Amino acid sequence: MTNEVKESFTSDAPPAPAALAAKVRTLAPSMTRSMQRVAEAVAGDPAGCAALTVTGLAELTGTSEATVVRTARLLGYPGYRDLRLALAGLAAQQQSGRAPAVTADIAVDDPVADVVAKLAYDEQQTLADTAAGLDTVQLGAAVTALATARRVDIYGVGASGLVAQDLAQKLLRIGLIAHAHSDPHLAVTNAVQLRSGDVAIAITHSGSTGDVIEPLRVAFDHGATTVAITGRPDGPVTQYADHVLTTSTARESELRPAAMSSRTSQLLVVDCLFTCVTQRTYETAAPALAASYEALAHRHSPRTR
Amino acid sequence: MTNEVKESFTSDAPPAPAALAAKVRTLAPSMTRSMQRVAEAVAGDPAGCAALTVTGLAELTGTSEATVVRTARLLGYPGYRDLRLALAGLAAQQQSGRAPAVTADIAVDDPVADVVAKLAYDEQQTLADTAAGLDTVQLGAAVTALATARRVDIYGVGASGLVAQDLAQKLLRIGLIAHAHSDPHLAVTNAVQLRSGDVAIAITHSGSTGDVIEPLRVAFDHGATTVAITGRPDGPVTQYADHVLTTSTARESELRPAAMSSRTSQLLVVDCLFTCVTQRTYETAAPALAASYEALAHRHSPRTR
DNA sequence: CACCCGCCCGAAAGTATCTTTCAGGTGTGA
DNA sequence: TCACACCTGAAAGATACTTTCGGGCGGGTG
Repeated sequence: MTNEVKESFTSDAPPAPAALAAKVRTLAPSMTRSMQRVAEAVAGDPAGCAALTVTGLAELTGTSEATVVRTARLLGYPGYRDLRLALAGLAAQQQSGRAPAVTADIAVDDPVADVVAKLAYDEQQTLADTAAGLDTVQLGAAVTALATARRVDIYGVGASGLVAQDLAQKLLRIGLIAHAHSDPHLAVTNAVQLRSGDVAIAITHSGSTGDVIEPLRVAFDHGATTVAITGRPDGPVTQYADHVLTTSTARESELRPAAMSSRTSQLLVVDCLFTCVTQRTYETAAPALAASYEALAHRHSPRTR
Repeated sequence: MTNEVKESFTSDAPPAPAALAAKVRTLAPSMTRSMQRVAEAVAGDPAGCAALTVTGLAELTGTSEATVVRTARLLGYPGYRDLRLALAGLAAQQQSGRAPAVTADIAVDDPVADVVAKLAYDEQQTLADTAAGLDTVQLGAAVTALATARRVDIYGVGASGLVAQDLAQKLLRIGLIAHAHSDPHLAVTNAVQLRSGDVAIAITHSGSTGDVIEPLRVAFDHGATTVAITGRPDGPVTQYADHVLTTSTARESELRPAAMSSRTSQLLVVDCLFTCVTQRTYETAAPALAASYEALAHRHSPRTR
């Protein structure tokens, strides 16, 4: 997928974009010795030269400022200043060009910067996968149930427990009665209270976490609308789920536990649920959101700057 | 060859590469009106601005040269000259890169599928911004502190509280003694126990959440190594932080609360911390991870009915 | 071989651009 | 209302870039 610019490099074109190395080679024969040294340095290390001032580059190449400027002119720029800008652009381009190392697995001896890049890339990938795999019909159905729910109970343990709490926090903000349960016993005890018109949501990556399935089953048996957010749409949990929202499952490794990407995926689903419910109940949700925002403002110290 | 005195006027921030748009958003709140105008112009049209001189950009934004230089400084560059170079690089990058893929804000009447796509895209963007803006030196320092920590306390309230818990859960899994505090009183009471060799981490998007700053201050005063994960690197919280990890700030709107993207950003930072610490303490972390994984396996019901 | 001519080359003067200083103005809190 | 802090731009000051100009090197010629 290369899209090349059609700047002719032979004629007196406006500032050249990235075909600089080629231009240097083309024009080299018509250059004097000193100018060739400058051109060579520029073509060899664009990034390094971009950091240098005229004087710096002159010293580096053992020439004078005048020669540097002359070279810049010959290459088609109005002066050194513009050559330098082009150089910076070129450097940035070939900098971003080499980044395929990202796809590799995270190694024990990866430098910090690589870890950051790889993790970010992975989570981006997870998001894309999740969005692509999310069934909007199921999502819409879940949203409808939530929008009219009398009460919402959310079950999740471990890492999924945090996602459950996140969803509960959000739903509370728009005026819904939502509660997240991490304690399996309490969850079941509460599930008994649910009835038709209520919503129960189970969040489990494996789809087979008994502590989460059990309360969902109880809620299901009591007539509540049940939703499962899971990475295993064929897992046991879906038996008791009216609507199933599938999260993506990324490859994992020792330094990249499954909990990481499953959490990312679950959160996206949760955000989608929340946003859609907010849309659906906008009349009541908007003021509630504004109010909660306002209430929080006072918890921040006024000294901002 | 060049002997330049290194003026470290703030602390971190070597010239930023391409995380400029993100940086502008992050620092916008701490900018004055005029500087915001300049920053906006720069972020909006990097290529155009790269072609302008100080005077030109000052005229374009209706400000003065001094303000332009001040803005460049705030963005982390030694002066306008360097900002301009970075701008040229950025322009070249997004020229060769893909289309800007502008995303409209989420509307009240967007269909479900659109909401999913927009949210996914937004969170991906947030991840990219965060990764680009993350100071790997600060991150490395924080990792070093964590890897040798006797004890780790993590403070966070509200949405950030969940992130704090996530980090605590993860660190516990690799054998560290970590605890997340959501209760400000208990947090302070515990912070008193910290001393040199311990690590305290405060997570707050606004950077000015008193409930989180206070325990960090106490920990700081008692000699613990302190880390702040915040979207406002100039906020009050950083006063008591030995290391600051900056999360990105995405634009927000009514249907896209700040809590959403800040959480995504914070989680990436947390994942980076965790992964790097795991690397650093691989000898002890790997068996611990394996053990916790093993322990959880029994909580799943492989036998489906 | 010596001389002349052209042209490359760098030092230094000249100019544009960037940076700093400083005083006026504006909004904010008491 | 006043005082204060802080933003803001004009102008001076510093730096980086460009131009000029004369020396010097090489090649061709007598």
